[in-house]
Amino acid sequence: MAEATWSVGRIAERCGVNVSTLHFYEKKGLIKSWRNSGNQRRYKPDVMRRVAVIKAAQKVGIDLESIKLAIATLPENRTPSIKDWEKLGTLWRDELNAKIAYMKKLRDSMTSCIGCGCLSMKKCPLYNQDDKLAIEGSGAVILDRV
Amino acid sequence: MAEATWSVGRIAERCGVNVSTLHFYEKKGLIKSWRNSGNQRRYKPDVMRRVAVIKAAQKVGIDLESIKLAIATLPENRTPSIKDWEKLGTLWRDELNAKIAYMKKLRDSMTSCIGCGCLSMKKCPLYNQDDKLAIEGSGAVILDRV
DNA sequence: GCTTTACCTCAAGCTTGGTTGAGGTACTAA
DNA sequence: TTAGTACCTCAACCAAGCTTGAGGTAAAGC
Repeated sequence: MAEATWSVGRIAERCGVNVSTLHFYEKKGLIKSWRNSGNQRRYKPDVMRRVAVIKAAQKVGIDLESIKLAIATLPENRTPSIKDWEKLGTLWRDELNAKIAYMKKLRDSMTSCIGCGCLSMKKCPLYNQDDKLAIEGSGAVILDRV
Repeated sequence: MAEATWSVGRIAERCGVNVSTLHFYEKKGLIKSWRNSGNQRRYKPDVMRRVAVIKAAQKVGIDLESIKLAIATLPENRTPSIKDWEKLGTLWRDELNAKIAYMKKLRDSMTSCIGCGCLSMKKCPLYNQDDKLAIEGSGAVILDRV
C-alpha cells in the first residue's frame, strides 16, 4: 500500500485539486511523474505530500517559484523523510513570522497615518517601512519615490 | 493652495505612481477627476489621500474591489474629514488583525503538520482552518473537499 | 465486446493590477 | 512662434496561477 502507484485522478481527488492543476504543477517542475505503457501519468504516493505542502505554502503567501526552489532542496534519490519536510516547515515558519511582524507594524501605523497629514509624503511611517516582505509582490516600493 | 487643482502628472509625481495608474484607478471608479477646456484631467487635492490610502490598503493585502467599496462609504458631497478617513483605517485595522491571527494559526500548524502524516487528509488543522481570510484570494478552499 | 469514464496534448482563455505603445492634441517656456 | 513636454484615447501586452475546450486514446466495468 505504501509503495502503490497512483493515477492523476486519484491524486487529484485525494489532494482536493483539479487534474489540470497537477498537469500544471508538473509543467512548472513542482511535481514529477512517470508514464505507464499507455502514456498515462503515474505517481509515487509522496507526491500527495508535495501537493499538500504546495497548497499550505500558498496559503501563507509564498509563490510557486519560491515553493519550487524550496522543494528542490528535498532529496532526489529517495523519498523525503519527516525530517526533510520539517526543514521546509521551519524555513517557511520563519518567513511567516517576518510577515506577521510586518503586518503588525502596518496595523499599528494604519489608524494613525490614514487620518494624518503625512500620508502622501515621504516621512509617513506607513510608507517607509521595509516592504520587501509585501504580501502581494507588487504594490510596494511605489510610494517611496516621492 | 489648499483648494488648488492638480494635473494628472503632478498627482502622479506627488503620490509616486504612474500616470497610467491614475487613469486605471479612474476607469475602475476609485478616483474622480473633471476635465479642463482642453480635455485634460484636473483633480482636487484630496485625491492624493485617496491614492495614498489605496496603496496603503493594498500593502495589507486588500484588493482594489474591496478598497473601492470602502472608499464608496466616504461622503460624496464634501471633502472627507479626518474622522471619515479614520473610520476606514479602523475598518482595515480590524481586517488586518484577523489576517494576523490567521497567519499565526498557520504558523503554529506549519512545522508540526508539514512533517506529520495528516497533511493530505481532511483532519489536518493546517487545512481546516477558516481560510476566508486567505491572503491570496484563491488557493484556499481547495483542500477541504477531500 | 461494448460502453463509459479517465486520461492525453495543446492552445486559448480568465482574473488582477497594472504597463506600454501608437497616433494625435494641448500647454508651456524661451 | 516654435520647440518640447504633458496630456489624451484606445488597444495590446505582461505575470501568476490556473481553467476550459477540442480532438483523440486508454482503461475499466458489465
